[in-house]
Amino acid sequence: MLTIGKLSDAAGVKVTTIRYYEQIGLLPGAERSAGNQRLYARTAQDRLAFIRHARELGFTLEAIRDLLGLTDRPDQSCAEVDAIARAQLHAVQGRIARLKALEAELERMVDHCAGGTVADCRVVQVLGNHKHCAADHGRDLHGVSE
Amino acid sequence: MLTIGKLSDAAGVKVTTIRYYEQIGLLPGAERSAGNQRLYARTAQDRLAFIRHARELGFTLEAIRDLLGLTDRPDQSCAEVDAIARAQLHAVQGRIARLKALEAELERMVDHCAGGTVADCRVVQVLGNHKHCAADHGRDLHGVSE
DNA sequence: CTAATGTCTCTAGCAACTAGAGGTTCAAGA
DNA sequence: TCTTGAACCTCTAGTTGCTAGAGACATTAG
Repeated sequence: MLTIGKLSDAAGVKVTTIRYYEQIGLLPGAERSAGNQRLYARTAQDRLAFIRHARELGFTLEAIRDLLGLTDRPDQSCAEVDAIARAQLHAVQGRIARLKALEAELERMVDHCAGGTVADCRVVQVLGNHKHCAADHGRDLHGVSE
Repeated sequence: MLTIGKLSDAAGVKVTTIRYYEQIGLLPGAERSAGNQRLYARTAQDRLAFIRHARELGFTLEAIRDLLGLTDRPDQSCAEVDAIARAQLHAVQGRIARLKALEAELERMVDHCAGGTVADCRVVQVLGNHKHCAADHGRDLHGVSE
């Protein structure tokens, strides 16, 4: 049995984050010691590592919740798991594409800055006037964490 | 003079967002009509377009606040403006690099999924065991909006 | 004049945590 | 055994950049 601190070290997830995951139902409530402190079995470490890794790959907690639900029924077809992963891949690819457009425009802005005064600054001009702008940005909120 | 709704349409920024920008001090408080409704001059439209465009390029509101402060003093050197833009460029490039690593790993996962049961699913295996994973992900929070 | 639309303020909510207050429990050393 | 200090507990509030809703007032078209 691990205390929450040990589990935190073992899985590389902060103590507060573990409690948060429990609170939102991503981790089951832990056993408690006589003094009300959480005690975890090794399986908790695996589950937490799974969550952490999926977070690193940019899956939302909602997607992870679904994935965990699916891994709890290992006999099922993995089509759904696959679909979630593919959706995530597409999202990542979309974000890359948009970020590359932004990168190109930022580079253009920065490269054309002659180093004069703010009034003549290319960066300010581009930001202030959309006509100076080449890219047409799509719409998307929030990138991938960690 | 524009009402907030006209300004919203003109600048492509939602009414509630305009009020939010005023609240956090990004836009100055507007004039008011006899009935207490906000009235804006054309300059507000420019400022708002500037903010919107900078947001599209991924600048944080804090960075935009700095940029706006600098554009209010147009005689100064544009070195600071340049520095902010370059920092943003670097941030975007870093995010692209990390997303590409994620993309590669997601592709590997998805490509190796044989379509069997969840128990045998490559995706689940990779997520559950960090050793099956090639990339070493850096740490970073939050991508670029819109 | 009335009805519809626009606007006002204020509060609360979203993701995915993080930080802090104020108190309890545990493990180790004297 | 006592004491110190670290780790733990719960609860609340803060972060970013908005969005949504309630309930009330203003404006405008017909």
